[in-house]
Amino acid sequence: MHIPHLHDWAVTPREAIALQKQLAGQLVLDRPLDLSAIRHVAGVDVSVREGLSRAAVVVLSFPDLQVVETVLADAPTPFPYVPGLLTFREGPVLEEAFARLKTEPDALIFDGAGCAHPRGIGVASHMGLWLGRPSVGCAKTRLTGWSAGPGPLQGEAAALLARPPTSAEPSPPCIGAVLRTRANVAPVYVSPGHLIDQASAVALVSACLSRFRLPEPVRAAHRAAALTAASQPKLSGV
DNA sequence: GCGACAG
DNA sequence: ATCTTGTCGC
Repeated sequence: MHIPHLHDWAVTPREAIALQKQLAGQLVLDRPLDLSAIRHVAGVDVSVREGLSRAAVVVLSFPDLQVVETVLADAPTPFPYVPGLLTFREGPVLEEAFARLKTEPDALIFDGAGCAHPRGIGVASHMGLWLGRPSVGCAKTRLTGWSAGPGPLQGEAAALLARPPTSAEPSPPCIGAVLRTRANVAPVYVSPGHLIDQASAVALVSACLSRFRLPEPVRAAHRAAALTAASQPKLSGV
């Protein structure tokens, strides 16, 4: 798919933070997404091993969730892991993977945060901006925010607030949802990335669940990105 | 100063 | 994320 160059990835941590503050203002987080119009959903993930990053974007048909396209991209890991700056570690290789994608997914689900981020722009939001497509963040653990925790039943959800409630601020801004994708199993942290609102983000992730904790698109991407001995790229080709 | 901290 | 054996449960 075509990808406009929004900015340079090779920046210092302080420049990265300045970029995030600037880009956060461009996010559209109040737009409902009509799931009945969705034909393809992509799962996105990156694995890292010994300085090599492998990105995977797997497109599934929707709502039947069958894999229709898988693209991979390898590149040296350019940035250390710094909480809040994950996009600058995964962005370059993700951009390359998306450039190889032929199918135009109607929505993207990332293994990471959307707007539930210290500056409101996690990897799902940031890449959603680069790609100009509806995106959702589905993280396995919390980066920021507070929640009372969802009930134990499958499908239960609780609001993820920017900060814990206080007497001075009874209802802090809602930045996402903590969703119980399987009964009595650790919940996932869902937050809209770009061009989608929270309700639609939760609805999309919910519609992509099968019998596992993570939505199918993310599971497929996670497996595709896995850096195992058998999937190491050959160093010499002819 | 101390604790928290996506992948 | 990755390093790692066995083990509990459907």
